[in-house]
Amino acid sequence: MARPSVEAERREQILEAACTVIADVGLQALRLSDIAKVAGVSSGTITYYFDTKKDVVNAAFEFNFSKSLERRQGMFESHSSPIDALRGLVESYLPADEHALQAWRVWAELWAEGMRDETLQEVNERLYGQWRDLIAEAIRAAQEEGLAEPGDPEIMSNLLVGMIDGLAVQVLLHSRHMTVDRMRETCHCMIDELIAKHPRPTTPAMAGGPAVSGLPPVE
Amino acid sequence: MARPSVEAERREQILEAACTVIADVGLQALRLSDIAKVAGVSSGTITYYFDTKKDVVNAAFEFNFSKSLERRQGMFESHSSPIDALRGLVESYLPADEHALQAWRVWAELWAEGMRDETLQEVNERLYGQWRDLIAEAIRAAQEEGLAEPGDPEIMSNLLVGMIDGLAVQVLLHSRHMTVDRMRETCHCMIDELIAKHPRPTTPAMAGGPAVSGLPPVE
Amino acid sequence: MARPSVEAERREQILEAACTVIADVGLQALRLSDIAKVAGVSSGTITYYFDTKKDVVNAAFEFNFSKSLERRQGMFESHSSPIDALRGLVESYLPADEHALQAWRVWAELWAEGMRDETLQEVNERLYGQWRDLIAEAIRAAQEEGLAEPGDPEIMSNLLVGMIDGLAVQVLLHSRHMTVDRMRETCHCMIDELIAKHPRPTTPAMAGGPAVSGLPPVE
Amino acid sequence: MARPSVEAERREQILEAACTVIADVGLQALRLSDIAKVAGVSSGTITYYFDTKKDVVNAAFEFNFSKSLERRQGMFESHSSPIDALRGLVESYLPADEHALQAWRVWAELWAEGMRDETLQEVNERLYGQWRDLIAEAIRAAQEEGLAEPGDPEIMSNLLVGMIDGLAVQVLLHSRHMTVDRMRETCHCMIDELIAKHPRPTTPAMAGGPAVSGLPPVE
DNA sequence: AATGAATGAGGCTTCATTCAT
DNA sequence: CATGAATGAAGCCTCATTCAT
Repeated sequence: MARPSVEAERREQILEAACTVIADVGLQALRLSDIAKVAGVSSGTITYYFDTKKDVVNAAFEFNFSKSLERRQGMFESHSSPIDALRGLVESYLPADEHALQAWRVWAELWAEGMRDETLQEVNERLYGQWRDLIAEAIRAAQEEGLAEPGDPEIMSNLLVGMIDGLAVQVLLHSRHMTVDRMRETCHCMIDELIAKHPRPTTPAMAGGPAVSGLPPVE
Repeated sequence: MARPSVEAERREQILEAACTVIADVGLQALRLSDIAKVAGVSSGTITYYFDTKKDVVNAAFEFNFSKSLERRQGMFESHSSPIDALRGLVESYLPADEHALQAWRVWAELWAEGMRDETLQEVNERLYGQWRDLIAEAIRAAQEEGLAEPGDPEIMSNLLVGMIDGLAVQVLLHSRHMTVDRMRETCHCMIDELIAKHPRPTTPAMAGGPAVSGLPPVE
Repeated sequence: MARPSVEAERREQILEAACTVIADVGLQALRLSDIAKVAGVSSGTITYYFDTKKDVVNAAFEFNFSKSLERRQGMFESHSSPIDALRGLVESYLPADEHALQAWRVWAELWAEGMRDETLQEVNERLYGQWRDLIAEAIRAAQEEGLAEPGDPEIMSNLLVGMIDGLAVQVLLHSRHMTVDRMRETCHCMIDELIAKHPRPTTPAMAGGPAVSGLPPVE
Repeated sequence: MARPSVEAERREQILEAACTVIADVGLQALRLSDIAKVAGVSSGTITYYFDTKKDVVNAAFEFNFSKSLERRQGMFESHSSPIDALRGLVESYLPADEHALQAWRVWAELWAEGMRDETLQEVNERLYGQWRDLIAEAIRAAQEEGLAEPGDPEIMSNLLVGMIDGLAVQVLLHSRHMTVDRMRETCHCMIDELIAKHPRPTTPAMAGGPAVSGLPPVE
């Protein structure tokens, strides 16, 4: 009496729990028994579905990011302009709500662990690449509609995505200097300055500028 | 006649070793006995100078970053123009040589650990703030000499430093997309586009652009 | 079909071993690995059933004394007179055979440890109280049959039990002055003098005395 | 420039500290460094005066008890009657003030440790014997003045001293049943009943009794 | 005579993994 | 399929002891 989907379902249940626990206590303090508890299964079940702890962790990393990407896929259609879609993408990635926070925490753990783990490097290369491409695609679409400055969309994407990652780290560390609100505005600022089409100034005095400005002061 | 500063010396010796080991095997796999071996002392000596493993690790994080900052302090004078100084700062922070790589790896470990450790968050806030200020200072100096675009130096600093961190993570993960060379050029690109003064174009066709461009293709 | 009471059985097995080892080498030198060896389980099994070493030790103390008491429960019925029952109780408590010796040694360790441990003080209060009550009950029964002198049975019990403990300590320390035989006779002497009904002397000259006497010389 | 007494003085200083710490934290948790701190010397000094920890402990036990005995020596003269002297001895041994409590605690630690240590058994045999003899001597003196019942003073001493030890243990364990006040009265009760001369009753009805009675109820 | 920096053996505890049921 | 009892390797930490000064 094989219920073929039981296995897949169980796996997902375990990986979901793994992500929760990783986000919660970190890879350092992660115990399989914690995952078991959160997943509502016995510790033996974990190793029934995954050979080693490392396997669980790696699968959880993959699971975490592919789920994040999935959520982004339909995002394009729901925006009127490609620039708005870009801003929407960025907004959805901010470590603002619990959902995004957990995903970010897991991702940050992957970064630390991935420095010495080729498998995780592969995961990063593959899934992170998709995320970067998503951004690049949005930029390219905007350029095609004449809403974005010219320039290599891939480079622009690197600039933006790199910055998002760096700022997110500071938010995750509860930096008083870099709150999530400040991060949001900083991201929009970069889109304004580097990506979105600059309205041509009419008076020479304003030509080329005024550049970066206008964020509210910290705190 | 007391041995004058055996203690301070020994502490530094241990912390140096700790950074080496953290960069090498990660916080996860860090064993005090490894640090002891690298430091050339007994394992007991470690806990003679630091109460717990956590204390060693926290002190090592602090040590790692304050040493990095120290190395940057004299960097201003050695450059002819503030923009060059800025580029020099960025260059010195690239995860290019073994020295910088180790510092980056340790720093990345702090990020992961710091998400749940207030003490490390303090370290980040304090030392990372100094690094951001260093960059902001360089930008301000360039603005005063008319070499940089106007705009809030702090925001500009956040844009640049954030991006550096984000790109560095990818380099540390051996991303095929983001090598250290690509990172360098991406950083210079951002300085060109956002910070350094744009030579005013003579022909309207070129006005405001051409923006991001010119990096060699990946791989 | 769950293994029915593996847990209870295993616990008892471990506590039995713990008592043996405590009696053998003392609390001071007690190692969990020794208990494991005697119990025939792995060291991990110990901490699987008991969170900490302290938990094992406390449970062992409780186990040791409640088992001792259990053995005494049926003792009443097997004696013709309450005074004989009392003497039987005392006899069974002498540190004479290996069984009683082990129980005494464990108990003596509890005394030392209990001076600073409230949990053990509770154990002592509860179980030691039962033992004292057992004696008081025997005295009361004897009084009711007119075989014992009048007087508060609880005080009499304190006198007797206190003395038993004090003398036992000397026996446990292998005092040449206080052997187990001497202890036995000293206990009977106290029962004779203070508890058992004194046959009324016929001649006034002997009235009330001669009291304590008649033990063989030491050694 | 030898100050010959420095050594003796230092030793005593260390032993005094050792007794304090043993009484305070127990033999189990005793660290030489604690003794050093209390004695106001370096940890090295301890092992300069004593080869091993065991040596310190054994010497401390001896020191503890011989000092207790010393304090008792002059006690005989200060009492008008030998029975009062006996009661005075008992009173001075009650674990009532801080001084006596510390001595008792150390002594109780010796009991636990002494079960497996011949050296400590010797200390017990020798010093405990002196204490028992002191009591026996007081009883003998009382008998000679016709104030005590006849009977072997040594046995009487065993009865009394044994009971004191047993009751003291309960007091040290903070038994709610056996407080120091209750212990005092129980001791006097035993002296009344077994040792002090009973006033001959005038009426036959009272002959031989009333025995043990009259203590206030517990708590 | 005294110090205290340094050692390293040893034990408790954690926890991934195994496996009988 | 799933369990959870049992294992045992491994590491942090404690602390008596040593020894250069």
